Amino acid sequence: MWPNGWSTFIHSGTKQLTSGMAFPIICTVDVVLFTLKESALHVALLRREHEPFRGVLALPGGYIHPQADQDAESAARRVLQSKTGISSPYLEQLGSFSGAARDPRGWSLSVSYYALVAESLIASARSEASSQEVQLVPVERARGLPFDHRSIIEAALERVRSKSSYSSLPVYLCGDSFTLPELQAVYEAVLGESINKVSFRRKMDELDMLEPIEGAQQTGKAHRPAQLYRLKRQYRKQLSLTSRGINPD
Amino acid sequence: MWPNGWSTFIHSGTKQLTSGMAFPIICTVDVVLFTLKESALHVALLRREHEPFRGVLALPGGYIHPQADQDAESAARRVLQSKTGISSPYLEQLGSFSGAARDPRGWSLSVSYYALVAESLIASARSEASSQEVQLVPVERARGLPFDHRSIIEAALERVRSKSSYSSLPVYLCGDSFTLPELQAVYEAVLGESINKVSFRRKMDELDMLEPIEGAQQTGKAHRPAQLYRLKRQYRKQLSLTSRGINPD
DNA sequence: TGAATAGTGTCTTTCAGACATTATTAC
DNA sequence: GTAATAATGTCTGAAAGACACTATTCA
Repeated sequence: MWPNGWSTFIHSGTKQLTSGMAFPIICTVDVVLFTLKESALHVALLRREHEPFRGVLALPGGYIHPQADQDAESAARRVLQSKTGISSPYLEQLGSFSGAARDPRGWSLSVSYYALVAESLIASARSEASSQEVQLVPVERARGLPFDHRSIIEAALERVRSKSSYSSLPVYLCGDSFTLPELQAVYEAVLGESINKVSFRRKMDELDMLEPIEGAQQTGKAHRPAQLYRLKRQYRKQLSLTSRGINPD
Repeated sequence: MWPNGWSTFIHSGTKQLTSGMAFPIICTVDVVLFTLKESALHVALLRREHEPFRGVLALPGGYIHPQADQDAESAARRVLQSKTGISSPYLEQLGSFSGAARDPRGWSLSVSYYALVAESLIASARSEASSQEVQLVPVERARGLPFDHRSIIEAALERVRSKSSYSSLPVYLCGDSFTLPELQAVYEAVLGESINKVSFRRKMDELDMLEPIEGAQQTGKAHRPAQLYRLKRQYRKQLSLTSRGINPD
């Protein structure tokens, strides 16, 4: 099954550790950071500081550091923090992308994550971070990226859309407080479809994760003011799921 | 942020490849292979041939071989085939499990997959495979496993259950032909809930992925014989999704 | 014929979408 | 008052679950 001479290598557990050095696997993490800007989903990209593809826009990513990182998720948080200055309240593993072809340096494995943050969080992080500025690019325009970063973005997009249809995921794209019409617009932007207002409110009510902020209303508009809401405390770091989904209008 | 002397290591892209050899990441694949035996979900386990945990039951797994494997999924297929003799028609990435603590040999990363096969496929594979015999253990009794294999199984179980509620996933646990009552029993075993017969048949009809086998009926029982079905050709290697899920009775 | 399960028809309940109505603000 | 949108009440249609009834086999 294998070319001659490989069988020992392949079937020996202990030899792998030594032989492995001759054929190292490049282990990295990449983060697809989504935010909503002008009612459209954007991804955060950075110009690469090193070869390969130096100077090209790419997903924030970096090597896993076994000495420093407890696990891959810690590595993703560290990379995101150090390269963009952002600590995302929501970060979830998307999956791993691997193979001999995806990186010119050799066989590589990227454990990829996706994050959702409010645009305000990015703006404030930018000024603090010592590194270069984060580029926010509309998802559909994030093309021509190095490696398989476009595939990773597409997988993340699919996951976010699918998860948004039956969970509270999109609230992470909002700030601390928001009105129901605003939140509905966020869901619509993510799902790319309009949602029935009554159904949407029924779902939000059923999810039971929002609480009105007493006495706080969005004012200044030439119409009835909207009640401001926030996530209930117990959901600040956690998703809430609906049993039957949030459907298009 | 990092212990002294690490910063160069951490921020240098090119140095990683060389320094990496001193702190190699152990890259493996593991497969959670599910089958249905006596109306209960079972996982396939094997006694480990090498240290650590030699002789202990564990998930089929092994090192990624950059020279031989095109990507991690190929590695998973190779490992599954070589260790159990099984080529699963359905194999999907579950996620990656990583960290300094999960393997006594050091910082490790397991890209994990799950597979669903009919029990008959395992039986026939057993006789062909030159390796040791696969142990089928009821999922709830697969405990005391090495590494974080129990967590991997639980994640796989959750995925299979969730996916079964809105897709044709469980048909991979059936043989080539089956009756609708049999298929319903499979869904019920996976989901752990009874399903309304009429609704179930409506769903299967809506999925439009089964075709009756002309003139073939399950006979020999003291009651009306049941029509035998098989997957339509176009679905043999592919899942079918329902819009609204398969719900408990 | 009776027991057992397959397969189907149909009523009821539940839930999502449509639509209308009231509420509240700025101007 | 008027325009604009928030918020809510209610009707309708679609889909799921409950239940009953018919069909077909073996003993």
